[in-house]
Amino acid sequence: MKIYNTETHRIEEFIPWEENKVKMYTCGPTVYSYAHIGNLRTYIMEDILEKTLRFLNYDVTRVMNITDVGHLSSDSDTGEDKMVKSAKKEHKTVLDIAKFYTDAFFQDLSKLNIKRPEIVSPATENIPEYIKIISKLLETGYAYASGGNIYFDTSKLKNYYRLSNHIKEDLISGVRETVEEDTNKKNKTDFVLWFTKSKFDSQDLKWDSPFGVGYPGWHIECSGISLKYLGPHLDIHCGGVDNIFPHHTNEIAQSESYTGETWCKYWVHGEHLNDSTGKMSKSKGQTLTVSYLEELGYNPLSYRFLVLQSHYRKQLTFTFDALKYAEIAYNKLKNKVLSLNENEEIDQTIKEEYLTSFKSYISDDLNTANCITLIYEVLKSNTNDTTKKDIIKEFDKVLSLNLTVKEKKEIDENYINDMIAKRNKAKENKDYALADSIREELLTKGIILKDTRTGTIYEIK
RNA sequence: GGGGCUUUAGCCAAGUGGUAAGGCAUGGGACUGCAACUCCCCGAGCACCAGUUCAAAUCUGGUAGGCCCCUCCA
Repeated sequence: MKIYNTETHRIEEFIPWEENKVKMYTCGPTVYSYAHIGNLRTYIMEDILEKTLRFLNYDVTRVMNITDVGHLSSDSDTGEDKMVKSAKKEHKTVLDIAKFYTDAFFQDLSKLNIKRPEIVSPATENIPEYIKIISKLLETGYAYASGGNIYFDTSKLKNYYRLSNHIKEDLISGVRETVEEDTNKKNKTDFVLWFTKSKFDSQDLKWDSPFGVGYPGWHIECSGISLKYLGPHLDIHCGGVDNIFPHHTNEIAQSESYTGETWCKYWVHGEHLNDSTGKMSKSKGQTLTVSYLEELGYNPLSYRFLVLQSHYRKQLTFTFDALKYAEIAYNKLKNKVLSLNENEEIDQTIKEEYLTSFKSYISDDLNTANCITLIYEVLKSNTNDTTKKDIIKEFDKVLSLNLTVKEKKEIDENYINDMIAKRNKAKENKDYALADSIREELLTKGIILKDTRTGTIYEIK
């Protein structure tokens, strides 16, 4: 398995800390509103990565957090908590908001065939862990108290910027004028581990701690949850590219200062989905959610197909044309696969050959585009239908496009067959107006008729 | 100002020195009462410039464009 590591800027052979075991941490959503399909692109990549590792027989433990506190709309203590802001806007409690959007998030994952990590932990349920880490960082001098908050002192680290290649001086010269400086910080890049002061009365999630009643900073959540569930050595940490700096940089700072050793070996970041104006944003125009795509009549898996045709480290511009084309291609592909016979003997030799190719493609930094091409090659190959279908079924364990899964029919078959018989009679009588009206009627119910050489068949939309 | 990613046909793309995979769309054809489905056929010389080389989309240097990060964001 080869994977691009953000820290070393190159594709590397994947070697976990412990043979055959993978500890994987993926940053979860901040549940203050619906996830848009751009957010979900990263979760699709992570899903593929996890499933690939399992396909290659690794024993994977994957953890994801749910950020339900502490994610501020700005990095200084003047920033308002996103959760609080959203709760206020919707006249609900913070926990209601968190629950609502967490559920919505998992529904979206499910619609996109994204496996839920076995451990999902909300930030608010791990407060003792943060307190433990922060206490030690204070003892060892990596953290300091100032203005009521606890900060991480980034000047204590020789290699603070190693993930992003940023240079301290350049960051300073690049400060934008609109950024409000937090005057309690010793260094510009220092960040809050624990807040005790909130300028917002509505900050109703607070916990007692040795540092005062307050709430954790955003970055500490991920370190805390990862260390708690996966221990001091992590193999893979994933997230979107926008998290490289400062979030992941800060996680490394906290975690390694706390444990005193190297923490995570591989950093894997997903590129953004853009719209025609650039980066997708939750605050800009119509939010493209999975439900919205469904309202427009699209199958969420068509979006997954679109994403898999591209590479996770490449920016992808979303357009409805692209989605439409992807849906057409996806439907055609799926229909081809579903029409394969299932009662022949599987040719194990051929199957092994294609599985080997598949593994080499997916192990090549998750080259899903080549994996999809391989499906077309299987379909065109010389072997029998059953073997083809079986091979594709194996591929789909990773790709999760439901290519071999027939949707349940909820429409009365007898009714459809009656209608088809009526229409065939009309056709015999050359009453094409009637024949067409029957076809139209069925179409309005989502039933598509196709006249093949062997007779009329139907398909349910 | 600094850092990172990126630029292959209308779109998604493969390709890591040896002469441009695949898919979708478009167009043409077969089939059809018509349509859909299905099947067949058709397209680029790789942003630009200059090098290295017998040979470059692939290596080197430069130019230009796009996007992201440095402020919360997948």
